Amino acid sequence: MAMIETPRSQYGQIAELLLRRIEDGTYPAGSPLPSEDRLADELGVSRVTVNRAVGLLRIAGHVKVKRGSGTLVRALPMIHRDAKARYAARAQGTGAGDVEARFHNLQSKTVYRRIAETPAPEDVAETLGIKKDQPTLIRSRVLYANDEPTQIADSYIPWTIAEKSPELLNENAGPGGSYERLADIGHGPARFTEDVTVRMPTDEEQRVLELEPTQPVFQIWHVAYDGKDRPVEVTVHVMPGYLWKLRYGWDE
Amino acid sequence: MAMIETPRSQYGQIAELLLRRIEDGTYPAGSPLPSEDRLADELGVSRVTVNRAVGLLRIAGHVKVKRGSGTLVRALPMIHRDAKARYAARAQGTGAGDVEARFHNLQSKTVYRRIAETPAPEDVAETLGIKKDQPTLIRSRVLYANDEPTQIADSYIPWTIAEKSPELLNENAGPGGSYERLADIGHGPARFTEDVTVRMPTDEEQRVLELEPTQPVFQIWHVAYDGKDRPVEVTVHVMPGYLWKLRYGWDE
DNA sequence: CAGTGGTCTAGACCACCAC
DNA sequence: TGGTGGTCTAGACCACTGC
Repeated sequence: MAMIETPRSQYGQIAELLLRRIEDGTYPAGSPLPSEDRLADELGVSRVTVNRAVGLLRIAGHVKVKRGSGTLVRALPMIHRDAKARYAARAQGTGAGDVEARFHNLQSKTVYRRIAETPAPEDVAETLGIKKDQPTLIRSRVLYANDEPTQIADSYIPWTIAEKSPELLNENAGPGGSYERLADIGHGPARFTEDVTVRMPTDEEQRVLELEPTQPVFQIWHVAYDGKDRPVEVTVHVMPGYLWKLRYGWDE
Repeated sequence: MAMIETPRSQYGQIAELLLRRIEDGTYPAGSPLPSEDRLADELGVSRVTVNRAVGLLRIAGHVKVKRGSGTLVRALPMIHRDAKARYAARAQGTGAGDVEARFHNLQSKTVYRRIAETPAPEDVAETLGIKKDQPTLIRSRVLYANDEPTQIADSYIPWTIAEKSPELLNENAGPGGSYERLADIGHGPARFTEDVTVRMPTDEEQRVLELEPTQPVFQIWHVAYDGKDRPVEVTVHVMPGYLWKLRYGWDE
């Protein structure tokens, strides 16, 4: 990371200094950084410059600001998500998305925000091969690890399919989860695709995921196809970029 | 994106305003934004505030600053990368990584930076199951589309394998590319994994990819295993986040 | 040389938090 | 109420570009 010694900006160098101190334990995980005023004094620069340096650390997810209180060093470790393995585990009855959390010995929590019939947004409709605003079942939830939000997951199922399995309207869709319910009614997923992008969070995502306008998020556009290759479910995952490592694998 | 009407920061609102103007064609792709001084005048704010607003657009990749000259609206469209398809195409003789570029009618270019024997970095060594600093063949290249850098790709092959196929030392490794050469010597790739992360670019990546310190990059840690499930190649792809959509798919 | 963005400062006011 | 970070300003100096 460190280079020969370009005439770097002060805020860039200060960010590096603070990062070194985080990594060598001067500022341990979970502890607060010194206040920006104090750092400005110590380093002989204005607070604006310190603020900008801290901004770099925030973008990268190294620290998290508690408004009015202070700036804390990130506590959560990076979470691994193995696309294939997680759905395999799910098929064996493991609950939704706490596969990853358990692996890391984190306490997992899922909060459902909304389970209801809703008109399909345009992009979802296109993926599902139905018309915009045709009815779908939405299952929208937020996942937490150690009480910190780790992802938003919004699933959409065409209503003509979903209505055949009333259990899909429950938070707990029963043994094996919603994919097993789809299997019950002859639409068990046989093939998946995921499109991964990075982007800046929307205002809502900033609020829910406790992110800042400058912190990039992963978006995973997950599509499940049944045995006749008909798209039967779309799930949009939005997750803080610094928090996740996504694993994919294939043969041949 | 837009919400009820939170008391948003000025720079945030200005960023939204500028983005609207980009999207509605007021500032077309490839054209310059008005200077920050002019915008500050027009909007009745200080230049620092405009600078900060433009900073948000830069992070998201909507504009690109030409130092000393001006700020341009991004011209390149998003590039799709289908992990499975690209290696399939490669096996049929298509050159390295211009699969995606061709799809988008972009002019593609590959510049090799280094093809040489080199000691394995620690993380590469760990993946390849060899010891740190044991010799590997590195093939390091930068890919461009329409003369803009789109990715850095550094491939490592254990030297004990690579030395059996001298063509791997050529920029053009022959028909079918380097994977065919590995097949020639009994190490044809049979299985792949990719680990995807987002992070901030290093100084070198900023320079090569013409990025700014705040623009996130995708890192793809690509590993090829031969028929005996021995790791025979690691490729690290680093690419501007705003530029790519990564597609993965699997059955069952 | 003039125009552009990059950075820095000192000072200010605000919203939010904990006490 | 005092401490924290969020934001804004006016003014300044710099490096780089293109003429």
